[in-house]
Amino acid sequence: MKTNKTRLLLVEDEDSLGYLLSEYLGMKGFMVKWVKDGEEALAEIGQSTFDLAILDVMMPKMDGFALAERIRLNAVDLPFLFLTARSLKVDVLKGFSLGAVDYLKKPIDEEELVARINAILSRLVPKDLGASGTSFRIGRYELDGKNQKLIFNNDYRTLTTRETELLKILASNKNNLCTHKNILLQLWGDNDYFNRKSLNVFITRLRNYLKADDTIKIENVHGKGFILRVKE
Amino acid sequence: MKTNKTRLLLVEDEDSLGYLLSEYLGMKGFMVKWVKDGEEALAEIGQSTFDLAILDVMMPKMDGFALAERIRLNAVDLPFLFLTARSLKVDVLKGFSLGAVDYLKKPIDEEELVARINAILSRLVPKDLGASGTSFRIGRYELDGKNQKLIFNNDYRTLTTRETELLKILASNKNNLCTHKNILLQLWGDNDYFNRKSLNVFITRLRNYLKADDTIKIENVHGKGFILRVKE
DNA sequence: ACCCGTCTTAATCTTTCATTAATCTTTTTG
DNA sequence: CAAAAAGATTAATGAAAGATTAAGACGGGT
Repeated sequence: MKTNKTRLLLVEDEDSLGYLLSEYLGMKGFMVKWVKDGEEALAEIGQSTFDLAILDVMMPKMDGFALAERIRLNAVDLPFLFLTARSLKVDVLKGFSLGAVDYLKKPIDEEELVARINAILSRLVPKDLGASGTSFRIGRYELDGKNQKLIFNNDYRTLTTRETELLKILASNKNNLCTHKNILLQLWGDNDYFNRKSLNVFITRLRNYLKADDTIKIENVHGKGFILRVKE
Repeated sequence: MKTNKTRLLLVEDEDSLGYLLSEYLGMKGFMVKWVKDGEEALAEIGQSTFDLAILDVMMPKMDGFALAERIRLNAVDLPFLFLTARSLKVDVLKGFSLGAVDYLKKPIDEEELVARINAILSRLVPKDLGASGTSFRIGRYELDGKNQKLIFNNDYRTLTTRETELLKILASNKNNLCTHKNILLQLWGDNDYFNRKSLNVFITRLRNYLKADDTIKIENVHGKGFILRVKE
């Protein structure tokens, strides 16, 4: 269920800081999802939409910078800011060059963090309720979720609502299986024989729309679901 | 005539820092106007338009905070950021509560400043407002919102209030979806079956008025709303 | 009271889109 | 390898949304 609260994604491996911030931000009226590494973060981004991501730079497995790059690929217009103990100038510049909207040095003052988050959000284009606009890069295509446009080579095609929603699900789980069940529950809220048939029709249509770039395809996993595969 | 350079207003009483920054920013391709106090700053704002103001907090006569308040009164949507040696938490919060887009603590690193300026500018809501704030360019047409005139080729047509308001909404969200709901709430304050029908009638009328330029059109997104599309 | 310009309502026609159906192809499994 | 299940593809259908045109209502100004 959607609320009109601002949704924040906090990616912080340290337990103490992560807990402190998620509690504090929650108390300040934000909806906070706290995850502890980049993989989880990407999974979350695939599943739901956020207004802003807060990324720790120093993390095991995938650092904040690498994560930011992946975010740019998956959810083109999700703004993000960095938290870091590393205040080396070169890092600050790298952060901004990746498209960060802010770069905060630890120790973090929670009140200042809230002030900065609000400053950032107030500068964002006000989003229509319900139509939270996320864009996705899909090979040489770009999906403009807000305007329901599939852009290719300076040209575009307007998608229907269902087509858009389906492609958004696939694109946000790029190279990962989306089960029938999951898709059907998200799009139809139900999972029966007929919806399943309907899904097939939409898959065919999307394949058709996407055929100009042969580095991407929608694969079927028999009896399981679909994968939007993109060769990098 | 306007240039396409970003125009910065730097308000800094210290000679050495002011000189350093204005030189550096100028070198980086910005158009910089450096003034040394709030009075001068307000005079400049009255005379020309800026994209961003950079305010020192500690200044004689009028401090940065007071200046920011005056700026909000004069040029409502001029974004500003603070430079300051005072990094007291209460000051930082005050800065943001005044509407600052950023708050930088001295010593300033010039490269970081540039990175932050660019981050801010890239996140600004692109406003298609003309000089007056009520004038819009729509392909080869021009909408004079104040006088409710739609100008084309030295000729014009007077629009009704509703027509003007609707076209203003569409024009200020050029190439972006305006949902039914949004439009209806803005124009009718309500969203029911009949208003929706009424909206269709106005859309038809606007399409008719705008048909002389085929690089623009009002697109429908089924079940969602309308987009004023302008080919570049 | 009566225009006149403006907005709303109504009536009618057109288009769009999700669904269903029908048919063909591929994959799995015994 | 053959039958059954799952998937792919194309086309048909009907309901809802949108477009268009015309007629009615409303309100300010003279």
